Amino acid sequence: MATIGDVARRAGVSRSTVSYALSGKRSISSETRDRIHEAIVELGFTPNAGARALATSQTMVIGLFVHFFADEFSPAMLQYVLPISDAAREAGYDILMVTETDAPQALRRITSSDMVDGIVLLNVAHNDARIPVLREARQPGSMVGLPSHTDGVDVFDLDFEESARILVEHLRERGHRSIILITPQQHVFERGGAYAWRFRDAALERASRYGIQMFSYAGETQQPAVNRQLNEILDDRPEATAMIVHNDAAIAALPTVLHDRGIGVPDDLSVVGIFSEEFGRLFSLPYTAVETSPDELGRSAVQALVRRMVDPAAAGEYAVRFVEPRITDRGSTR
Amino acid sequence: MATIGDVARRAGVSRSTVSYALSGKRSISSETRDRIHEAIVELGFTPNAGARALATSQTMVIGLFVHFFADEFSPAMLQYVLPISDAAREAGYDILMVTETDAPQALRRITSSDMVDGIVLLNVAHNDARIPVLREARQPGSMVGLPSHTDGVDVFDLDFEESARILVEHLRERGHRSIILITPQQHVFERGGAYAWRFRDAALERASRYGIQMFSYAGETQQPAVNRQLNEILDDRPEATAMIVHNDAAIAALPTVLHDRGIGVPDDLSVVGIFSEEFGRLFSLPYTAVETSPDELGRSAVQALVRRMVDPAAAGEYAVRFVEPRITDRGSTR
DNA sequence: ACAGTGCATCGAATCGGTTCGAAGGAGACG
DNA sequence: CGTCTCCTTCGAACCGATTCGATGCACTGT
Repeated sequence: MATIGDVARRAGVSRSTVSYALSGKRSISSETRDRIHEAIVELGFTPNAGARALATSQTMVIGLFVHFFADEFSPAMLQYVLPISDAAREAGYDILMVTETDAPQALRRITSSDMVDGIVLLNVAHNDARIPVLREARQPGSMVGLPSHTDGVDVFDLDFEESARILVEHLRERGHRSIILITPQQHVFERGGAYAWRFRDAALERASRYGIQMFSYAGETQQPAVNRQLNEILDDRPEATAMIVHNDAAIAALPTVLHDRGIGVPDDLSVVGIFSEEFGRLFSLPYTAVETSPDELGRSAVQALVRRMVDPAAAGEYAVRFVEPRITDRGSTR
Repeated sequence: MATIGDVARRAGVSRSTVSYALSGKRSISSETRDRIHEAIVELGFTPNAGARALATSQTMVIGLFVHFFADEFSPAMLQYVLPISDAAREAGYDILMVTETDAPQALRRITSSDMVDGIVLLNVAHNDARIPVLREARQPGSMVGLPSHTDGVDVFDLDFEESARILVEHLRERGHRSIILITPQQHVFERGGAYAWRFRDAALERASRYGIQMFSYAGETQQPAVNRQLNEILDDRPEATAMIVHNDAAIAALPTVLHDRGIGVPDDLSVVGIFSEEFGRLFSLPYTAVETSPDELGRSAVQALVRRMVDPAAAGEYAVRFVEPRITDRGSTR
């Protein structure tokens, strides 16, 4: 493979001249620049990434850490990964995607060997074991999901409290006094997925403030348990006139279950949820819902990260930014 | 950050000694080895990836090229990505994931800058524009999906012809003489997704051999068009007693559509499909189907690639390997 | 004619590893 | 006792880029 030395020889200049012609960091006469570019084309020269990384201490790669839980409803994760990859590329970065189970160790390996210039953490838990490792790393980090301590990192997440309030309010306005709430599966609470309790607690608080009865259930996540559970819940609470679903697996299964029982929406039951537009389209969900905006969250995380990588010193205070929930009315309530 | 020089100084040896102690390529007395390891721990030393790549011409990174089509039913892709990532890690490699729209250019960028030791291409089309680029690259490549020319690369794919035959045969044995076939969306044919016509043509051939009527439709891919089309097809072909679905979006929507029309499976209609076990579970699909084995395909692709990367010269002939389709009977036919 | 300025280019050092050849010392052997 | 091996270890070269300081040269102003 052609090196910068080959190009230099071919163009009859020194290696440093080629480097400057490429980077534009010093002025080069137009004749030599042309000669150099010719040589580059003829030889098909591309700078070696490793050598460049060594010389500049920059890899132009972002490490993306994705946690896949076997028990989880997976299609949701991809919605974050794609926008992140796109945003990174727009800023000139490639994505090193890490899915290892032992994420803290993998994170240490990646950061301390200087394979990446920055880190994006997805699906961050309240007491996420990756965060202490990230804090000790040389590279800046950005994350989606709210951890307990947010100093030294940028955090992006949906405002789940406000989301819950919006949905409860939406049902209250329509006179509902008895509501079923389906939360994420128990496991999400246990491993510290803060969005789970942030949403649930805010919903319960709001309901009790208005004297609304709310029946909260941690949803199942794998079929056929999901369908069975939904049926049990509906048997349990015939008095409920509305349902709030904060659970991907449950809401994806809901149309079939309701249909089987002959329950019409919104005539017999009002249903609202919280999921992304894309997810809704994928599963043809006809429910009014708060938009989770994975696209915006992913892109924002990358943009914040890029800012810090470009300017490691300044770049302002670390911040937690909550994306404002927007409700999309699909007419599933009355 | 600590370098190998810092470790050497601390341990009172030369840099090369540290390197040999780490790699084990020359024998080192146990006392010095211990001293070196102590120094490494105390300083928290990790070799710099860029420097190592430069010296060894190995990055220990695999480039994974994933094509995401906006019009595609996305959850399927993730099923390939995860096993690939896992298999790579088991072999000591990390994954650089590229999702760029202009894949050939991105591929050239990645390979010619030596960012990776090898390439995995997903969702390969018949006349895939990435393949000529890959063939010129220094790095070996491995792919999932069957291209028109397979020399110089390793190819893994499901045996779609045999899959079609198995399913047609399954229905023929049960006496079906009039079958609806739903293929991938038109767009897949147009961009050269060979699996689409390989399956369809084999199914049609088999049907005509037995004098079975087969009505073939290219499926829609986005809701609500999917449901509408399924209804139209069922209206069109009341005489059909069975259905073969080779389309993720259609089969995911099918339970609801059939239910709405009061069509019972298998009493009123026999249904078979082709999808992975995981996909079926995700959408609670109660249909007998050929397993697409994304897990096996992804892992095999990585393993073949690793073999070539480890031993660039030998490693035997390039090969096309078709995974044998297995049918999972879920009782949706009679 | 001469110092001063700016442009274009070069050479050498550097980044942090790996690897080859050589060298020093201990032990085996004739 | 001299020579040969083996075991350890060292020093230097190298991988392929970037970047700093220096140099040569043309041009300006005095």
